[in-house]
Amino acid sequence: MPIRLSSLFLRTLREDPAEAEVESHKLLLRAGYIRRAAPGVYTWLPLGLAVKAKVERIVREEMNRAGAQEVFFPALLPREPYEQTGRWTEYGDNLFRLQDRKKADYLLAPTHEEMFTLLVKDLYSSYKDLPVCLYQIQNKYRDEARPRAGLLRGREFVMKDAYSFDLTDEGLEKSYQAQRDAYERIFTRLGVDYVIVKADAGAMGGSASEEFLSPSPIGEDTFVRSPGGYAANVEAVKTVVPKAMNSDGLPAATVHDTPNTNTIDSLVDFANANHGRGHVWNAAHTLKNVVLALTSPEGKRSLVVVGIPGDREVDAKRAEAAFGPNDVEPATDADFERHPELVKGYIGPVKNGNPLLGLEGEAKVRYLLDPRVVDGTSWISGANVEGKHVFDLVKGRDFNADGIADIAEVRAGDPAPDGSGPLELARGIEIGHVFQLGRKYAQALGLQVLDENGKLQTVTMGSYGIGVTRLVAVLAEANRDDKGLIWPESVSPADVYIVATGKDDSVFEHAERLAAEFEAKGKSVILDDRKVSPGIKFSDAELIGVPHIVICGKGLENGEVDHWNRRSGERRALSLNSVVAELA
RNA sequence: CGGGAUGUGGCUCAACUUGGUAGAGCACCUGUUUUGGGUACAGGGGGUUGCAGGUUCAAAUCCUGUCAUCCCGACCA
Repeated sequence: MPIRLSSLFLRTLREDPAEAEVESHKLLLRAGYIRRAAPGVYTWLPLGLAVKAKVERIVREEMNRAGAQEVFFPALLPREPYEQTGRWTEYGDNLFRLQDRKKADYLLAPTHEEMFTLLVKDLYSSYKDLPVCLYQIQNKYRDEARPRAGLLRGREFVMKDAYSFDLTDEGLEKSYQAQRDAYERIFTRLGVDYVIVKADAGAMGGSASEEFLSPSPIGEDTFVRSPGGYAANVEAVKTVVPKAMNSDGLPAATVHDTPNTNTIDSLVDFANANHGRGHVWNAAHTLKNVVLALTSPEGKRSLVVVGIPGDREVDAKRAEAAFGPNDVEPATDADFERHPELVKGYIGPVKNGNPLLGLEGEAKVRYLLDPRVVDGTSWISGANVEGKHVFDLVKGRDFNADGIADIAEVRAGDPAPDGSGPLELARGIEIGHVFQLGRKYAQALGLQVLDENGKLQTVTMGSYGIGVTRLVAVLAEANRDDKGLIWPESVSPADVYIVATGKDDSVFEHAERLAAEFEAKGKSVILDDRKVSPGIKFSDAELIGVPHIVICGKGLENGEVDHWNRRSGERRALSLNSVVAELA
């Protein structure tokens, strides 16, 4: 049966709803695909549900093809398994928690690692059972501090989550590759533009980790790519380390008075005004020492100083990734009070020729350096005295550090780590994530199987996610014009959209007959059989965005209908007899 | 959690500065009209102005409190 607009539960809106900011969000609301039920929580209307179902079907087909098996978990889960993995507390405010009538704690699943792990543990106990890969396509719940852009970042959302279980690392590698391949097929079939970037495995404690990002100016993730094909999340970019240089013949380190130079800009200005050397000093000649406070998961606070070239800032995300699982924040006034030897604005590695920073130094504070600060490089840095800086301070000759911290910002033009050219920065929306979880959850929940030798082995896991509802938003964002949506054929709510226009009943009869013929060929049809003016019908057709529109009206006199390509805008007359064959 | 903005029929907004008892467009209902680009006309239904308190003869409007939503940031498998 065709979907008839005369009876479809649909009301298109002429104006943009005030609640929406992002184009895809506005259009999905205006075209009657979704309605907001609560912040970050959406109701799916018939058209939206049709698109969501198309996306899910493609994901399901490719998961099955990759040998994964579908299961379905409750969304409402007891506290205990999450207690065992520590996530009842780790998840913090992002977890929707509730209690039953007996005051027992429950949660709405933000993800299902624990349940997958326990399910396999429940039923399997031999290496012969492995490998196995299970998946789900379900609603997830996260109490996001700030839901964004409609479906893009909701508090209730649909994810496909898959988990692989293997005995060996090689097995995991194979399972990972199978999922990664499936992801490429899925996104290709959906017609989504994507890049695969190296990601920081970070908090989840895994090893290999890659994200699938769909490039978009409204994306929340920043990634880099090079002309030679390198791509990575900014958190994962490794700075190219320059060759160490010979310090022979470099001038000796000298302390100079540099009054009122507690910022890099003022220091550079002062150096150029008072210590000209036939070249212009700039921020890159200075070594900025940033004091950070780390807070461990147990709540222990410690300071670390990071020396980076003065023309760069610390990237908070890279710092979090580098120092995880610690929390990172700039040192506070209270921190400085506890370390009077750190003179704000004039911090440097040495004081009076002796180490100040570093575990061996006077301040006994861990000191880490940006990878660019290699032996033989010469710097202007603080002298640890108000109003004084050291010039010609040479790494390796005059100072050293406890290690490296690669947390400075990545900039457009920086070289790619693999030598494939200068990096460019871009924004993307994370639509998929694959990574090798390893044994963390299996360990925490005791998932072990017997190997050939009858010995217990902890299983190793992979985790693979796709944001299904987010994909609907990504597809809408990427496929639209100023008139409305333009769905790719793979996810369109219908294959053909028939507009019947004319006052004579015969046009509606012809349209109905056409619809039946299309459906007989396996094509789904939306039929605009409303008794409204043609302008309304055309605007709604554009708004709703089915890629193939058939106009059944005036041309009937000559036995013709028009095929209107929504994407190209092109219209061409086709004979009534050939249109079905042409489009089917 | 920090900063900003906004709450008025289903939707988009006006009236608030300068208090006088709520209005337009869209949507909806009825009739006529129109039928390849949101047709025209006439009539109609629908709002305790987020909530609570206060000031006042009188509050959408002024004051206090509160709740909610949106945006930026922080946060974020």
